[in-house]
Amino acid sequence: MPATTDQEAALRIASGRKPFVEPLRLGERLKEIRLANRWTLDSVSQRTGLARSTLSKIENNQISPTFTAVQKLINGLGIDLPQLLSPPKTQAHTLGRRDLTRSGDGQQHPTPTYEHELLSCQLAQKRMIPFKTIVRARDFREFNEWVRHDGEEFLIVLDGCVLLFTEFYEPLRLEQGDSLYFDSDMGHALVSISEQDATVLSVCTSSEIALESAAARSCS
Amino acid sequence: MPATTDQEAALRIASGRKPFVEPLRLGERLKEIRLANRWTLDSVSQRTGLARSTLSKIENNQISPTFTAVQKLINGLGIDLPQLLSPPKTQAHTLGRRDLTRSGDGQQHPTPTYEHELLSCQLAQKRMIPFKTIVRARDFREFNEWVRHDGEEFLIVLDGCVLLFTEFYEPLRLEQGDSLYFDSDMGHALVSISEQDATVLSVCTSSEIALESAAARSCS
DNA sequence: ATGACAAGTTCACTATAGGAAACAAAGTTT
DNA sequence: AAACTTTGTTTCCTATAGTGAACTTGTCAT
Repeated sequence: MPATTDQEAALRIASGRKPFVEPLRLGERLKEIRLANRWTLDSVSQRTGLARSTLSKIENNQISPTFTAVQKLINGLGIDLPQLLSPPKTQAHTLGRRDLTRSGDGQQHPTPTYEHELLSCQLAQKRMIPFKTIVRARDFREFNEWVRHDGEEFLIVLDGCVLLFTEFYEPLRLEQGDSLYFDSDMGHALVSISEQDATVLSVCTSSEIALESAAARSCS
Repeated sequence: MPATTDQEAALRIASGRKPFVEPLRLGERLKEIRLANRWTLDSVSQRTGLARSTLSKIENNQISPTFTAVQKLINGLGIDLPQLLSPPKTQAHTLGRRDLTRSGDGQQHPTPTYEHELLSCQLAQKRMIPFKTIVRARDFREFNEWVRHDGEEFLIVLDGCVLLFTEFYEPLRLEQGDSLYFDSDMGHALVSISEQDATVLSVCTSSEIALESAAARSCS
């Protein structure tokens, strides 16, 4: 069905437009993802709210889904659009790296209010920086400066209860198991509101700056 | 039609509530691009082959374009999809995103042997994919296939005790608090060796098939 | 003002995407 | 092997996306 007409092509040529990108084979890719997960059309239907028949037709390129349908797909399946559009992948078998950090064996960076423990620091060239932070119990009035660094950050409370401040939003009260994903160039700060220290696990994207700002205040 | 305001969106994000979709504001973004280039609806119509009226309705969120229409836009205007989907840049750069997931409120993806809970899945375009996995107690002889996906993975045991197999190395016994960073295109697999289920938090670098492969091996 | 033009919106209609149910094919159970 | 289940396809209908034409609005020229 999705066949670009000669008229369109003529228009494009006449207007000096650049050659068009190859039509994205949405159907094949969707089917690939579905099969890789051992999902049935029915289960995908339940997850996405789209009818089984609709999914079948999309997979077989019999219809072109509306954008809302695409949204339902990416939301329901928990995938990304780039992922949905990327062509089938061939696996490259390289010798992988791995870096074990036993509990408590990370690199310690104590500061007055935080206690950072850098994890997996044997490995250079990582795309993520994981670290544990112990937030000492304190009066939250002490908080006076935003932490801010390039990239994105994921954070989950392992123990205790914290108040998480971020720019532009109200503070959040996070308890054990609660997690937050945010743009870390947005100012943020943690305060423990339990009587004891709280422990938080964070993972930042991207190298230096993340490490620098997150652990930085360590060295005085 | 469905015209959610920025304010509403901010409120929804701030409140952290929400079992459903973050609507991508395609219309605003398209209009923004068009105006930035001093294009008229007519010229865009010629470039893309879409009717002037159709473009108007898309810009005003009166219809949800089909995927073929989106492709015509991308091709005709010489832009790429991420560009089209990036939020209207009015405040987007100053206002950071954040996505709260309360404990247990992630997107559940149960399988026979694992129980995946996708965290922070309201946020598209992330560079990391965080998820919790409950590894059901079982005989590890059942493990017979590697999980393998592009990118890097960080993993920490929240509860219980697991045996982690990776290609090229010996298996590792990981207990609560132990963590591992590894190249995830290297085959890996988890087996619980505690009497109870074990809980593991993983963070994958984005893009590829993080969920797909992570959830894949479910059925043997 | 008023006509002329240009840019955008709305209308009326056609094409097609989405959904319910019937169908087909293959696997299970009895 | 017949009855049933499960998974994917096809059919038919309705909801809606896409189109050309009519309509509206704004700007400019005279």
